[in-house]
Amino acid sequence: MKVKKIKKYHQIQEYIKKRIQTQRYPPDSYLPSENEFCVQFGTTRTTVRKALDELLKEGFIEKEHGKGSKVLERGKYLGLLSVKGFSGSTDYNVKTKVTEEPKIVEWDPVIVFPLSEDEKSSQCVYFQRVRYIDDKPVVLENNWYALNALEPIRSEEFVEGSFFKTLSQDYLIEIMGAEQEIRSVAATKEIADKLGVTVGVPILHISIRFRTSRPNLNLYGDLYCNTAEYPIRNSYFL
Amino acid sequence: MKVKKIKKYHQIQEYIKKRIQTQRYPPDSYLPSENEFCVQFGTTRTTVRKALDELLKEGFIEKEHGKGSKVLERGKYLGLLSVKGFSGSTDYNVKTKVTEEPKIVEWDPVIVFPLSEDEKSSQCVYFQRVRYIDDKPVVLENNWYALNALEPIRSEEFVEGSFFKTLSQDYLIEIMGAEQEIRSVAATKEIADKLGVTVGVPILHISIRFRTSRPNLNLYGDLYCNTAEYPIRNSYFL
DNA sequence: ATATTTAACTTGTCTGTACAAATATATCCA
DNA sequence: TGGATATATTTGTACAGACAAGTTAAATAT
Repeated sequence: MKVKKIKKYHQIQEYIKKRIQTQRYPPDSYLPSENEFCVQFGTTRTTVRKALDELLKEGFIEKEHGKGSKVLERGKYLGLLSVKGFSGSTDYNVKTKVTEEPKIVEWDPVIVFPLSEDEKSSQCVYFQRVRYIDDKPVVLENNWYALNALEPIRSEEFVEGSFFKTLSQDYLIEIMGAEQEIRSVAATKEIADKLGVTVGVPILHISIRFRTSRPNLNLYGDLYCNTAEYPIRNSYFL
Repeated sequence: MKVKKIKKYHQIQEYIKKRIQTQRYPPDSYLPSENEFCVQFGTTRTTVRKALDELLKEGFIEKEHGKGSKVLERGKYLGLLSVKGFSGSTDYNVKTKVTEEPKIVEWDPVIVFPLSEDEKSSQCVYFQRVRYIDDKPVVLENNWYALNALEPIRSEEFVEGSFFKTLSQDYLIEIMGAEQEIRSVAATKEIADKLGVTVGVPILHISIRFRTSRPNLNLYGDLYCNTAEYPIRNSYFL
């Protein structure tokens, strides 16, 4: 019989994370001080700091020497195509239009990643969005996930129009990682129409599988980006 | 008068890092145990563990419960286009050919990132490489860096043919982070020739600025990838 | 009223200790 | 010889306390 050892720092970590996700510690606010957490959980600073360290690595907070730990806007920023890159950009006027409402369909063979048995045996939820920058369509995004892992979510329920924010705040599901495949392709008729370009122009094609904190739930994405005017940018630090 | 406080854990961290870079702790070997480091540096496990934690975050080691800390192959793996993705790939037969030997030239205007005053006032070192997979050219790569920050390095001196490995092992320079810009473009005549494709096919164009541990040294890259057969893959975990 | 100093509070570094959990090795028994 | 068992080693978690260093706000002096 395997008994899962409960780690104190992990409990504290999850407690704080949940309160951030549910906005009880809202973005830009400061968490209670380390000493306050010590009293609250009846532990020492070593353990509280370990928990905060984990949240730091996960991108939920940042620390300011002498001031405190500040809650960051989103749970995390992702590698290449940060979700934030679209929904959270302030430089440009970004809008998102849902062009296909979430609906139950069969799996699409364009998904390049192998599906698990669990996923194959389930139907899937599909929806399509187009991202506009300054009222010009720039990204066409298809998304899928297994119906047996997560109910369909109506686009009107999206928190601030963002699917990922909805997952985090309403379902407490976090993105744990992702795999991507990137290609350069020529625009097909459908893509050309939706992005307002001519057939054949070079388009950036990105296939993504997001891993989530819910064990059975993967999110699959298929993105077509017109990079002529707005290249995809990202940066990372080690 | 500002006195820089020497942090013990940072000293230990740099000591171990240097020995990894110079192969005195070779890849796949195990570091001395935490207790041995305690004796060596006259400190406690808390401090030694802090140092190892930093090296873990930097990607130099991995820890194995009950066994020890193992030295990893490369200092770090990078975001999108890991350098490792080319030099360290085992699935395919990857070869690199230097098509333009490192030479001193003026800065090329194709670099999309703004240069610092220091860099602008200096000449720069340029070289070009082509990556082959199974004897087919797949990636054309241009590189630049400021001459006043780093001497020209002859391609024959590259450690295992890798420029980045040379930086790490011979110059103790590490990549600290990078910014990238990605576009989909049509192949020009020059690119088409070098990659053995026809003019106009979609090509992945990536501009990179690498930040290094040497304050004045940035490495600039301009890559053209034929993704028709080999898409760019990457994954990340949070 | 303004500038300076002080005090209180925060996070950062470090010491020292103890036990748990995972791994590897040696020992003993069948 | 083979398999279980004990033992030593190594990393993981946690406790308790001390002082350093950065920030903020109150108290003080000019």
